[in-house]
Amino acid sequence: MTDYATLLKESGLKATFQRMHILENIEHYGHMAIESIYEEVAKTHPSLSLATVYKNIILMVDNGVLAEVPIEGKKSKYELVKSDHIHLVCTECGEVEDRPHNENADALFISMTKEENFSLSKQQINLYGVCVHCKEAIAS
Amino acid sequence: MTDYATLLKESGLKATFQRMHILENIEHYGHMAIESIYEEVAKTHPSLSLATVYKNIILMVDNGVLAEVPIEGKKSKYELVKSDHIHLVCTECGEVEDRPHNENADALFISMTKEENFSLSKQQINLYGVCVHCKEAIAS
DNA sequence: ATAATTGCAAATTTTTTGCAGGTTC
DNA sequence: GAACCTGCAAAAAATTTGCAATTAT
Repeated sequence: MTDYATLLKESGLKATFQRMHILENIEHYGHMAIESIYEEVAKTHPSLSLATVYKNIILMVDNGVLAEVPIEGKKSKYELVKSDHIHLVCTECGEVEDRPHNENADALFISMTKEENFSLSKQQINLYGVCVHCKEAIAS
Repeated sequence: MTDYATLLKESGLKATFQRMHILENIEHYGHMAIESIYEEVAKTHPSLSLATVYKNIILMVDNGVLAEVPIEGKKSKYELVKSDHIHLVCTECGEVEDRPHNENADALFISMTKEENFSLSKQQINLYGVCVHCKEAIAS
C-alpha cells in the first residue's frame, strides 16, 4: 500500500481527501476511466464533484503521479506511474492488464529511435486481444 | 495512389465523394484527427457536414478501412489500414510518423501472449519523444 | 428501384471554466 | 495567513441522433 499523502506532497500537490481516494481506487482497480473513478470515489464521498475528478486527473498526470492509457475505441484509462510495462487490452470486456516490459524489445526501440535522432521519452505498448476470462465465457 | 472506390466497395461501402476525399486526405497527411479531416475536405467540398465525417470515420474503422491511433493527451488520429508498423509521436508538434515494425519485437509479443492464453489480435506501439524538426527548432 | 448516404438541426454527452467558500501546509 | 482546492452551476466542446432529401449501385 502506497503512502498517497507522501506521494502527492513529493509531487508538489496538497494531500486532499479527494486525491487520496482517487489514487487509492486507481491502485486498487489498476486502470480506470474518469467516469468510473468518479462513481467509485463518490460511493464513500458523495459530495465529490465530477469537475474535481477532471481537474485532479489532469493535474496528477502533469505532475507525474498518474499516466494516461489511451485505448482504441474507448475513453482513456489512468494508472499510477510505475516502471515500464506492457498493456494487454481485452477487446471484449475492456479490462487492461499489466505485463513486464520486455528488455529485448526495449533495447530495440531505444536503438531504433536513436538512429533516427528522435529523443525517445516514453514507450506505450498495447496488445489487443481476448483475455482468458472472456475466451472461456465465449466458449461456453 | 490507392483506388479508393475499389477499396470502399470491397469493404462493403458505397464509394461516395465524401468518403473518397476523406481517404485521400488521410493518405496524404498520414494521420489525421476528425476536426482536421473535416477542415481539409471542406476546402474542396464546402457543403460537407461534420456529422458525416464522424459517421464515416466510425463506419470505415468498423469495416477495416481505417485504423484509430489513440494518442496520450490528444484526440485520436486515423490512418489507412496498412501492414504492422510503429508510431513515433512527437510530443512537441503532435505529428505521427510510421516506422517499420520490428520483427524481433513482434515475435516476442506473439510468444509472450500465447503463453498467457491471450488471443492477440492487434499490436499498438507508440514511441513518444521529440522529432528531429522540433529538436532543431528548440535548439535555435 | 432500392437501399444506403448526406446534411441539417437538435439533442446528448463530455470536458472546461469561474468563482465563492473551505482546506492544507 | 497564503496559496491551493473543492463543489457548484454555467459554458463550451465534442459526439450522436432523427429525418427528409439525395445519391450509388
